[in-house]
Amino acid sequence: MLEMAILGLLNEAPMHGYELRKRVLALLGGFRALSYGSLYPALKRMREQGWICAQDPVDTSRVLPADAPPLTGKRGKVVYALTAEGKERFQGLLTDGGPEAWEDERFGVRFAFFAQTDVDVRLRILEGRRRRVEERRDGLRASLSRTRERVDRYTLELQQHGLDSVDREVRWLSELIDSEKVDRVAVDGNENTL
Amino acid sequence: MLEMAILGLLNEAPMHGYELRKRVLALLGGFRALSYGSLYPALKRMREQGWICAQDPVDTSRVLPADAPPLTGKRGKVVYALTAEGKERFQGLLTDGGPEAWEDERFGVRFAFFAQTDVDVRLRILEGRRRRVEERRDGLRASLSRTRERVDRYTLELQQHGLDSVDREVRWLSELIDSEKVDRVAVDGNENTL
DNA sequence: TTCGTCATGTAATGGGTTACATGATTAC
DNA sequence: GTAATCATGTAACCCATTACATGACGAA
Repeated sequence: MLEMAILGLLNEAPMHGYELRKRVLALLGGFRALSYGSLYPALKRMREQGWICAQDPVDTSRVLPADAPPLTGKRGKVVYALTAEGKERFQGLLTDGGPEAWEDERFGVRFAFFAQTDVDVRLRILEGRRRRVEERRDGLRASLSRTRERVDRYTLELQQHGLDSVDREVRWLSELIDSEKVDRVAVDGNENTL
Repeated sequence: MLEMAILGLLNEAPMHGYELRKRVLALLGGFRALSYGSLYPALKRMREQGWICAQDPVDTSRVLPADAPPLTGKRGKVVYALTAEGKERFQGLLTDGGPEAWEDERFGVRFAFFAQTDVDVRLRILEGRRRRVEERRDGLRASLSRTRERVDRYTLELQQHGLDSVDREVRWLSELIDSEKVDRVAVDGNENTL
């Protein structure tokens, strides 16, 4: 999750860690916090993998080697940028509409980069997501009709609110899917018009 | 989170691990999965702490000591029950309306046991939760009005949907708070009627 | 000059998941 | 008899958080 967010943001423009953190937070709508304790180690890992490189804060024309020492003493902004491998990796993630793409943790990030994603992949992910949320809705509905009358007000209230939330999400996804389909027909004319 | 859920469910009735897992899942509306890899170690920890005890599956009149061997070979259902300390611990958690009670991870569980929670504690938690969600809403609103027009359709769509969700949650909480206040006035008459 | 925020990182720790290993019971 | 589901656990791992340590820069 973090990985794709970082790759995607650095794909737009190089930037330093502190700013990256703020952008990631904004990207996901400020839902979850992102601590430096997970950001910097992630950047380090990705540098070791060769996906990103770090600009030397002293001599800005130089790139820091992946195994560079932690820069004790005088430190400055370290600007990170995607390498060719990093760009490739990001493109790969963009094309991958596999099952995990529509799970809770991933979906938000995948969606955030939909503008750079292919229509068919977008549709696969949206439909997969909808199925996922519908499953949850059906489970919740079943449990609600089973337990109603037998449980206290608060349990009922919590389950009802949960059900309303997933219902809303299903409707939202359905609208997005419909509008994607309209767009797709408008673009490639005939095939898969079902 | 897990700890309170387990204590609360065992407070209703003794049960074995497998059933406990299903109940925890139902309790939180099936939102998150709960694997045995986190349930059983949690039960083990709680047994060591003295909050719960495990019934010997062979001689059901006996209680397994906390440091009992893992029962290789023939295994049967292990029924867990709260000890006196466990009941005390649960009561303590019920009374604690501290700041973490209204954070995302805890709120669901706290709410699930509201029927056993004091009105004043309920109100504290609900109001804390509302403040928390309002903060998020305001951050989201600010970010939305800042970026609108400058971002793509999908980013906008995601942020708008997020905003709608938190708006709905604030309204839900407000309704609950109002109805709690009505109840409280009905019960203790005058003080804090503001 | 001191406070707030910008800025970079590490170490310890925690809490969870997946994958694995094992066996009992029930329904077909 | 065999498949599904009930049932109990461990071990390896992953990813994130908290707390810590350090320092630069601009504004009051």
